[in-house]
Amino acid sequence: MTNKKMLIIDGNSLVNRAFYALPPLTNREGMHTNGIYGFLTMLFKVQEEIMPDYITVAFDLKAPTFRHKKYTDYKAGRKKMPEELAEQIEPLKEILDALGIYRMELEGFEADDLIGTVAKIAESDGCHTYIVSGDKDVLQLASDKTTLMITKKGISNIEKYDPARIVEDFEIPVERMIDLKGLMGDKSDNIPGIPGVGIKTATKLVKEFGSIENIINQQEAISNKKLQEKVSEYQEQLILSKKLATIETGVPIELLLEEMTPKSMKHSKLLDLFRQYEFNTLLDKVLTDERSNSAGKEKELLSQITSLETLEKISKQVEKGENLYFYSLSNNEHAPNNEAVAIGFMLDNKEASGWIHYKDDEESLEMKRLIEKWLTEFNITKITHDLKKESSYLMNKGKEVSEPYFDIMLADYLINPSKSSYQLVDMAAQYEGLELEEPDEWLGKGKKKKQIQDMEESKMAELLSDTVYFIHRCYPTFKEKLKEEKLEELYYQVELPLTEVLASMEKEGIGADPQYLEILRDKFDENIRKNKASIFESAGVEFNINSPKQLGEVLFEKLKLPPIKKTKTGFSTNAEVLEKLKEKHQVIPLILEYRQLSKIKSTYIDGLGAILNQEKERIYSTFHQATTATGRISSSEPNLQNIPVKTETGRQLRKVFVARRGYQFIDADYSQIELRIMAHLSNDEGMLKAFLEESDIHTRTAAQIFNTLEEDVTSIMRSKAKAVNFGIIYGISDYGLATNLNITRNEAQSYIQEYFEQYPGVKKYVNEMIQEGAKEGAVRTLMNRIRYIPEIHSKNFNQRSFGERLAMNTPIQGTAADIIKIAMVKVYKKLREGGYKAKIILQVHDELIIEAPEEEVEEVSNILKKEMENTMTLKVPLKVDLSVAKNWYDAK
DNA sequence: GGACCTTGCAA
DNA sequence: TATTGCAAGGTCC
Repeated sequence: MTNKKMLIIDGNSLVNRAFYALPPLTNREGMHTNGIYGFLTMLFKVQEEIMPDYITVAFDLKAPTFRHKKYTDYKAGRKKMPEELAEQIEPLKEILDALGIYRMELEGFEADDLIGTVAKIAESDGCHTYIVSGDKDVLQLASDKTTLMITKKGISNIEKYDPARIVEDFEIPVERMIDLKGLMGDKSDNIPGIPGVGIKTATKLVKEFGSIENIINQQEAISNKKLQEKVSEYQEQLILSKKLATIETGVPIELLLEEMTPKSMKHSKLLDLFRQYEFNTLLDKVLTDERSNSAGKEKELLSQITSLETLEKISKQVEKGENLYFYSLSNNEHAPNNEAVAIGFMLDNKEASGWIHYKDDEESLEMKRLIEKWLTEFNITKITHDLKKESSYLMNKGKEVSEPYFDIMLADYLINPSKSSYQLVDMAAQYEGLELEEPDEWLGKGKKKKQIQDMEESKMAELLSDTVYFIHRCYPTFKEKLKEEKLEELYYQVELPLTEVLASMEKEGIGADPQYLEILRDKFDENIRKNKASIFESAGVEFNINSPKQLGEVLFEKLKLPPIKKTKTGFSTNAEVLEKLKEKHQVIPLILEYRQLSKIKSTYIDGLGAILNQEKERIYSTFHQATTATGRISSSEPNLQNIPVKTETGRQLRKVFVARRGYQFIDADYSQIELRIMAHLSNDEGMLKAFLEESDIHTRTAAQIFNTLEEDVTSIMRSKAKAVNFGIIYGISDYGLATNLNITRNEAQSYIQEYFEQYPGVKKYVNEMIQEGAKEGAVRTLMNRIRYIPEIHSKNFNQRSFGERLAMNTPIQGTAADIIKIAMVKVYKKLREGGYKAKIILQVHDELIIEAPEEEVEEVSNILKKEMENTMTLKVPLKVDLSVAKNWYDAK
């Protein structure tokens, strides 16, 4: 005998229950998800309560069952499952498979029969069985060893039934439940029973006579004459009804209980599915549960090293080692204050391994110095996740990680740049179905945010051990994949060395003038105040102008302006719409002005003000190297890559960014880098010629598509041509161009047609890239950076068109990213080797800003221009425009 | 307090 | 129904 527990779930019944109990939830694609969601909620709840050793979910199949053969009208007249529910069944099965839960379905039998059979087998094996269903029909299966769990109204209440409870509720023993149902019949299954006999009469009969067979045999003894007649009349039907109501417990299937042991879940699959259906809370739950489960198991823990003596012994091994896997916890502060708090490490043989908590004593300091020596002087390969973090705290002491090194985060990014996250948690989940805890996760967010210094040592040990072991396991795979995908040059020559450059940029920050920011703040406050008053007066009502909802009501209901466009939630009030209403009401220009002012005030003046370091009068941004699908870097907290420049009002902001005393900004930007790349990649004769002759490309294009001389091109023609050029880079459509230029689709269409006639090579390039993208499922940049485009095979026109635009845009945008990254690495090295004080402080996709002491400006300018222009040899020259100024505004 | 929406800034 | 990002304020749950 065993004490094992079996959990059997009636799939159809439960999903049905969930479907009707919950409001019609859908995901973004409009697929209904309430049945699945409710089902899973119940499943997890029950699983948690029962903690079963075996688990299975049984489903009905559409095919007719043995009951239909006995009685052709079985389940006749039953309503078809609504499409909103039907579409959820297959996805639910897929999720159960990913969860590692055994599924049963068998042609010719209903879920109930499978459940009965499994329950019997489990019972004879000594298991205690729990059956979950939304349907009381299964109550007949209750026994000493089988408990029924039936959902009661809604999905959160579950009632448990054992034989005693059944007697209590129904006044009859569990064995007679089938007789009760046989007598009453069942409308939904179309089981006839005896017409007019309901629960009361049926119960009375069963209590008095027992089984249906006995009732028939002793019908003369029934006191109520009418009832007696009915029993006599319907006796054949009664026997049939009982048979139909009886759950088969001997379905001919071979079942091994062992197969129903919960399997480990397929993480990446499950993540994908839960994200697709937008089950965010369930996702978190599954992940946390998994983590606490695995926490109970025995794990490989690194041992803590607390003495310098021990570390020195290990150090001798490390020095001779080949690969050092390591990961450190740092205090999570901005780059210039970044400091390591603990580190875990391991060599290939795992012998030399351990973790250290750096404390405030002298011995800890010594140990830290020794570890830093490993990272900055030893010739072993240093392998970690997020190398920039390591560079960052070492750089604060004037040190840098010595080659060779390896960053699994960047490797993962190059192998598939489209992922939404390269955090350890997600990598571990994807590659090993494993759950790690990430320091960031432990720290929490917002008010509850903890300090890494406050982490318990046991937590540090666990976290560092898991991470180091994981890094150790996946290094060989990543190394190999980079080679297979021909990404080695890009990885080792560009991305890896770039980490140091970005760390340095983060450490330097950029000078910002708090006083000037204050002046701007006052100016904008005053202007916004006046502007607001005018809006309220003009509109005749006070409201929250920031609320698109309220603004929509005022404009389109109160003032009865014509709504041009709708959004998902109401009227659209974006600039494009307001622009079209400008003449219709005096309030519109005021609102456009308000939008501009409040955008600058909230995002830039307040935003930058909040993040500006008052003591240092500098702003420290973070640069992300593994974020964009095209290879660009991004910037956050604050984003320094979207500081206004197009309007004079916004451009004022750039006066906030100032060089140190005695220093200047050298601002270098690539001229038309993307179009030059396009010329190179497409080999279009006319376009190559345009750049080789150094002509103004937009004017040249205007002359081409408007069929006129360059000197006759008006500024309107030029700006139209400019829009077409941009459109080409983004993957043009007549609709898109029409929207952008506010012209008709036909006009846009003719511009595009003319463009392609004038630049036939470009047309050819576009087609070739789409072909290649479709054939390979991916496209590459000049440096071989790859991006997969599954969208290109979509059956959905919009999705597929999107894929086609990516196929042609990514090589261009991505190659530009490659080029400036190479330039950054080269310039950084030149500046360091030349012993210059000048530092790269900012990159804005095609622009590099260096802060240089005045005496270095000339030399550094030359270096910068030369390195940037000679990064790569294309069929057209790369041209860089330079400008030197005391602040970013004047650097134009 | 988090997720999502709308809006708008940059290349 | 134009590419890549980040971030604000509002709204809903």
